[in-house]
Amino acid sequence: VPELPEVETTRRGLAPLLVGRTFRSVEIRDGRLREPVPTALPALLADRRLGALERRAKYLLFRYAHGTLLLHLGMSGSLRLAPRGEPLRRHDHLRFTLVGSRELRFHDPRRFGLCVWLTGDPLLDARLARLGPEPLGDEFDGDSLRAALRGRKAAVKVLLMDPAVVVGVGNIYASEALFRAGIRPARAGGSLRTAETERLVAAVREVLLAALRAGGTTLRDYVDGGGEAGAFRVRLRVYGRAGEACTVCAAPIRCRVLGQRSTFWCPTCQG
DNA sequence: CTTTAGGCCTGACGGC
DNA sequence: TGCCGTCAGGCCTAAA
Repeated sequence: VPELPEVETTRRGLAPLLVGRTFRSVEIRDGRLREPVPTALPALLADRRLGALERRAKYLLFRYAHGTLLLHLGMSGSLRLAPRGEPLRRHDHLRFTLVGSRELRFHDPRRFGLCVWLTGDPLLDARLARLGPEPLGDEFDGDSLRAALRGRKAAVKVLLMDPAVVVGVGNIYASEALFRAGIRPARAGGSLRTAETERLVAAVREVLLAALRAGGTTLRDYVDGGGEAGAFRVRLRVYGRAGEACTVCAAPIRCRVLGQRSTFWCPTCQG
C-alpha cells in the first residue's frame, strides 16, 4: 500500500538511473488504469530527455521540457527497473525501455494507479492544486494542523488521511502516528488541544521518516525501484495487530472501522 | 461548507 | 475441489 515513504523510496531509487536519460520506446500493454493511459504517450516521450523526477504527495512527476508524466501507484502499483530480457509478469501494464539493458515497468494488479500526460504547470492540475502541505515540509506544523482541524467533527484519523489537511498519510501511517502521539483515532479533529496537535505533527514526521529509513512498508504488493520489499512492516506498532499485545503496555490492540477504513489503536496508551 | 457513501479492481481467504 | 461472498484500500465523484 504505497504511502509517502513508499513513493519517496521509489523516487529516490529511480532518479539517479533515469534523470537525464531517454526512453527508447514506451509500450502500453494495458492502459485501463484509473483513467485511460493516453495512447499518445509513446510518441510524446520518444527521444526526450527526462529533466527531473519529483514527488508531490503520493504522485510522481516525470518532468520533461515539453510536459510532465504524472504517475500514481494507487494501492497496488509499483515501478521497477528490470533487466530487458526478464519475462513479463501478469499486470506489468507499462514498459518504458531505456537505451541500454534495462526497462522501467509499471506493475499494478488492482489498476487503481494513474499515468497521464500534463502540459503547462503540473501543480495547477486539479489533482495537485488543492493538496495540503507536505508532512516533512516546513508548512506542516502544530499551528497549521490546528487551523486545519478547527471546528471539524470528523474523527482525527479520518482527517489525517484527508489530502487537504496533510498529504502522504494513508491508512497505515495514520494509525501509527496516532499511536505514537497517544491520541485516540475517533476523537473529533476539532477537539485536539494545542499540545496534542504539536505531538501529532511530530509523530507523523517520526513515523514517516522511520519508514523512509527502512525503505517503506510492504504488506503484499509494494516493491521499490530495484524490486526490494520495504522493511518497516515489522516495526508497525498497531496496524494489522488487532488482538495482539501492545508493545508498550501489553493491552490488546483494538480495531474498528472509521471512515470506511480499518483503524487500529491501543485503548490504554491512546487517551 | 462538511461529511458520508459508493465505485473502481484483483487476489487472498474463509466457509460450505 | 470449487464456488462464492467478503475484505483490502487511494482517490475521485456524488449525494446528504
